[in-house]
Amino acid sequence: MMIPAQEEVALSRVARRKVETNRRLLKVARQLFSEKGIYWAKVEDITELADLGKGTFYKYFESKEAIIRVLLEEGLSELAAETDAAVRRASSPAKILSAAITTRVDFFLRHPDYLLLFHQVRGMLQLQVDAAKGLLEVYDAHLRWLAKAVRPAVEGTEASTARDLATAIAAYTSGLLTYHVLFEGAEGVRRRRDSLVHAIEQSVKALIKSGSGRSISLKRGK
Amino acid sequence: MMIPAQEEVALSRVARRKVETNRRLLKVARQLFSEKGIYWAKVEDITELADLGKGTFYKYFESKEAIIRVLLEEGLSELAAETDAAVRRASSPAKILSAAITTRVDFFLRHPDYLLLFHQVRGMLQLQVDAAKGLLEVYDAHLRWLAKAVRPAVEGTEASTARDLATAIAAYTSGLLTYHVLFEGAEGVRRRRDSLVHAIEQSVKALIKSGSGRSISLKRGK
Amino acid sequence: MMIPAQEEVALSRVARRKVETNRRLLKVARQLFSEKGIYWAKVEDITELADLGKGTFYKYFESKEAIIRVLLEEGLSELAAETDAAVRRASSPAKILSAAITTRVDFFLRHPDYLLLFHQVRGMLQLQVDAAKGLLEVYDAHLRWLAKAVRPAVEGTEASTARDLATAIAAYTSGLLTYHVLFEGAEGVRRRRDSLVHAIEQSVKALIKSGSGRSISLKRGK
Amino acid sequence: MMIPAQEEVALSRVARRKVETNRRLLKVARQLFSEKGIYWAKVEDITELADLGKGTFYKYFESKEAIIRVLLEEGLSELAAETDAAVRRASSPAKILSAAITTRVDFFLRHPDYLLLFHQVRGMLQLQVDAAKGLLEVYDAHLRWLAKAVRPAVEGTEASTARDLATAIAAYTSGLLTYHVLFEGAEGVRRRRDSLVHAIEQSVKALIKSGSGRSISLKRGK
DNA sequence: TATGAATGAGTGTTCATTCAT
DNA sequence: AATGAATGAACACTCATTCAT
Repeated sequence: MMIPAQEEVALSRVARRKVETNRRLLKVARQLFSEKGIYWAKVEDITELADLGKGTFYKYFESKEAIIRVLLEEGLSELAAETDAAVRRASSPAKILSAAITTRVDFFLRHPDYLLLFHQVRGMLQLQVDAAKGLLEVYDAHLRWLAKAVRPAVEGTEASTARDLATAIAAYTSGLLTYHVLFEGAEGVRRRRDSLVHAIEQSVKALIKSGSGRSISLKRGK
Repeated sequence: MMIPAQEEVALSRVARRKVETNRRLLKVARQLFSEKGIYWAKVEDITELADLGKGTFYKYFESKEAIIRVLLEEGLSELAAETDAAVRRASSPAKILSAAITTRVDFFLRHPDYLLLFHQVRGMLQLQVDAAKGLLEVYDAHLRWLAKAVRPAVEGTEASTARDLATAIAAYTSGLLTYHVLFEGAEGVRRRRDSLVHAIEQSVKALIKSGSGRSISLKRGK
Repeated sequence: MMIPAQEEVALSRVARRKVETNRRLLKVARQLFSEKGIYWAKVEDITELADLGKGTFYKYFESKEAIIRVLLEEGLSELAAETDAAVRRASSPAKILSAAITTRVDFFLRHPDYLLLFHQVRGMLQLQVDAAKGLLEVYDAHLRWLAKAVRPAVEGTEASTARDLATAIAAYTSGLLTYHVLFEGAEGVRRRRDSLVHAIEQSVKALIKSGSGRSISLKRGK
Repeated sequence: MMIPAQEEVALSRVARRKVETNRRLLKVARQLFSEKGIYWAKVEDITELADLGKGTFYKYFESKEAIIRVLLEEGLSELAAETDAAVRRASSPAKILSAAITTRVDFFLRHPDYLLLFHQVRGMLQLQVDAAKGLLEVYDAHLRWLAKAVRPAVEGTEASTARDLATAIAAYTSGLLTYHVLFEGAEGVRRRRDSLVHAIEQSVKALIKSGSGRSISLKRGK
């Protein structure tokens, strides 16, 4: 992992400004995408809020679609990094699940904009639309990674089991949070954070137990 | 539930044609929204595929947004109707859950276009966009209804518990199916239907049990 | 050849309006392309001058490039038709050349806008630019046709000779008129019409004679 | 004609670099204008290919239009210089024509980029566009010079005759070469160089003869 | 009622030019 | 002098919607 402070110290003032501009565009785009959606947010809205000329956007991103892709990659990679750290700290297979779920919930409660962005991207991915090309692979890579990370929790089973488990974790978390944020607002959901984490954990664990006679078996923690 | 044949018999030929045109537009719109998404599908695509003049669309629906709303209402109400029938058939509180979940899964496997449409609408609902106005209430009403329908499964608890249960059923189903359809295709998911139904059931039931010490308690079936 | 009056009588009012709009767009585009050039003339300039909405343009032509192509085809085909008529009237091979040249000069003096449009298109055709695709073939077809039309004037020689002759006729006419219009204005050139026709005729005929020992030989008229 | 070596020796290193940069920009611009045309070639394409910063372009040329003007002037003056040298070498009035035509053809076969650039400029000159201002005078000066240079070939006639002759030489050469390059490629035309030179010579000389009874009369060489 | 020609505000994107470094 | 980040006016093209027929 990079140490930004040091890295940037090595850059010239101009280079630092470029990095800063890049960041500002991404930040503003994330905000606007979550306020108006990837479709209704215009490139000009982004540059205006970022206090930049419209042309500047295209110096940093090839197209509107490109910035969505970068945000998706950044978001998923940040989520993966946090999950990775938490999973490493887990002392038993069972705790791995808790760690992954908790991290995921907390990530989305901290970044409801990503919750919505990912939701919209998942919607787009199912369309026969150019914009979807390539993004599917990005998302799939994330799930493959998550499957690998939670593999110890279902040790001894086939790889496909871990993938199903990863899918369930992702689906339940995104699904439940989206519904609750929708009807209760982000703040309301934040207050119920513990109960939601608990609920998802139970649901996912039930999945493993139930699968024992089938394809998923839980490796009991100590 | 209505009996179309009888109803239409009572209508004049002109009126029957109108109903038929209305239906064709809705059907075609559903198809195109799920192929290209509500944004990328143009009104003209719809009328063209429906073999109608472009102006005709606006004789039946005030706007593109309006047809989305009608589709949402129709879809949710069909889903509710099927769920209602299944739940009525359930002989015990526990079976109510199974019935609701199974119906939901089967509904979306039969109508993957609704799965995607609802997904897109949920995304839109979070936006500060005119198009979202009003739709939230439609969706909320459906969940309120579902909460009421599954209430017997958590009898004795507060209303909010049933609502949480309904939310979980809806969220888990939509979430899991969306992810699986995304990466495995609708056909692949259809083949795994049983295992997905089972998984969601387990997940939802675990939720109730876990909640017993908290807020959700399962009314055991006989 | 069609008889517009009759043909249009058969069309509905709406259809007649469409034909009329199509014509107006072509006419206005021709004018503007010759005033500002194919690059500096904007689509909006065209629709504005045609007193139409901007979108209307795209109902009639796929793109700006498309209308250029249509104008090129129309212009070349009109030129070919006039040349054809004149050549048919020619009573001897030698007169064929005169007829072709005279028609060409008169065509461009009557339509200086085509003189410029064709000039611009020839310039574009040499570029490695998408817009050039396809247009080359249109132009080439015209020259092939012209070669065939003047073939009798160089009877007995190879086909390539006729093609060279056609090229010379086209090149000398366009070249000379363009230079003269440039420095003397269209009106000035119109006044010298006879001398220019005569000059080009002499030049082209000299070409044939000179080629006699080589590849071009003139078929003497009576 | 300047003697670069000597001239540059007198310059400081910095000044020499400036001259070199200036030349590189002109060379690259010529190449790109002939590949993509003066409109489609971007300033950034030029500086990039010249391996310079974009801003540098504007240190050397006021605008994109300005570099076109410089290229036109340079090209025409180089062409004039070569023609001048050849014409001086001509031992008779008749040979002056041959010299002028041969030089012109060879110049364009050596520099097909100038053939295209001049063609595009001639097109632009007819437009009511700011970019055309001033360029017309540059082109006109060249033709006035050419008229003077070929004057001996039509000695005794009015000045306007020489101008018409100059126009014909320029028009026939550019016209014919453009058409042939267009359909046969620069390489193909180069192979037919002799026959094209011969053809243009005959055409131009026929012009003089024919004009004798009118306005152009050929001063016979020995 | 049904139509589809017409519309024009709005979109993503481009590019010549500027200017702080 | 050289740079290249920033700019914003312009442009080609789109599409939901209207309305005369």
